[in-house]
Amino acid sequence: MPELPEVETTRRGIEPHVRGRRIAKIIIRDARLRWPIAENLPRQAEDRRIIGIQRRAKYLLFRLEADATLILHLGMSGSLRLVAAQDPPLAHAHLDIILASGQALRYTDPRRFGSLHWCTGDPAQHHLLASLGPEPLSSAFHADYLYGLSRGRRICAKALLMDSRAVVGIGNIYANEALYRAAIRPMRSAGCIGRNRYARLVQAVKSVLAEAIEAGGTTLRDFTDSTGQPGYFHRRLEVYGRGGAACQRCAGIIRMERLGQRATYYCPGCQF
DNA sequence: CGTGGGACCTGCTGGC
DNA sequence: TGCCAGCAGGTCCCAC
Repeated sequence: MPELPEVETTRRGIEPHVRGRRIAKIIIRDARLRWPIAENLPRQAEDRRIIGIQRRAKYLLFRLEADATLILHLGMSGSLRLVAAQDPPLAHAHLDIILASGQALRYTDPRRFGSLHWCTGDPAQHHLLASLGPEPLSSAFHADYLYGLSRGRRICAKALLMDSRAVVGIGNIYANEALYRAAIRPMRSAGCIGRNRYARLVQAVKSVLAEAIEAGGTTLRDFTDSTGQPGYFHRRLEVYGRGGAACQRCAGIIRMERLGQRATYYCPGCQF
């Protein structure tokens, strides 16, 4: 479900309610996420104060006092909501982080592709985070970086954008949208795209993600922020989910093809 | 090494 | 109306 803008929307919604609060209790109703939640994780985290929440790629990092971090990934269908601790849990509410304030962060994830890890020391060294590429909205993600990385590569431009070692946070929706904005065909070989076009692509990635964060993310079926509100960026999607519809820029018809099992949308008229 | 495909899991949709 | 195949916002891991 969530790409970078949805994770960032969640982070921003939750942080003011969580920062400085103490974790009173962690309730695990179902530990069977992508990796089983460690049995002693609740005991390790309980009674620690939350210093703040950071985001790295699509991971939420709950920084705790005494140099510890809870690392949470929302997978495909995960969401995090602020609830009253006594609210009865609905289906798939696998996990509650109960705060001393009486509120709880409730993690719900039907497909169970998400994960929760305990980490001491520098979370950047954690095995899930250690080999991640730069943040797309940071200055480290720039035209020369992506251009250099792509030399000699045969993979599709879209696959490169979605490779977390190249750049993080870009999933299927925003990869499609950014390539459309940059007028690059998703299936074009990364190695035969010139520097100027990478400059345009980098700019497109940054603008799409920034606008999506501004809009509170994209709600296709069920994404909501931490208070249950949907995001509004789906209204501004130009190609994703629009197969057979008219391109807004030219007379072309948006086409859908599968690229590495993922639905890929592009305009054959203006992407080359 | 780079690349593509399968795997994990549940729920919803659309076609018959 | 009911059933079932196919598809879904992620990403790790394993062959080639």
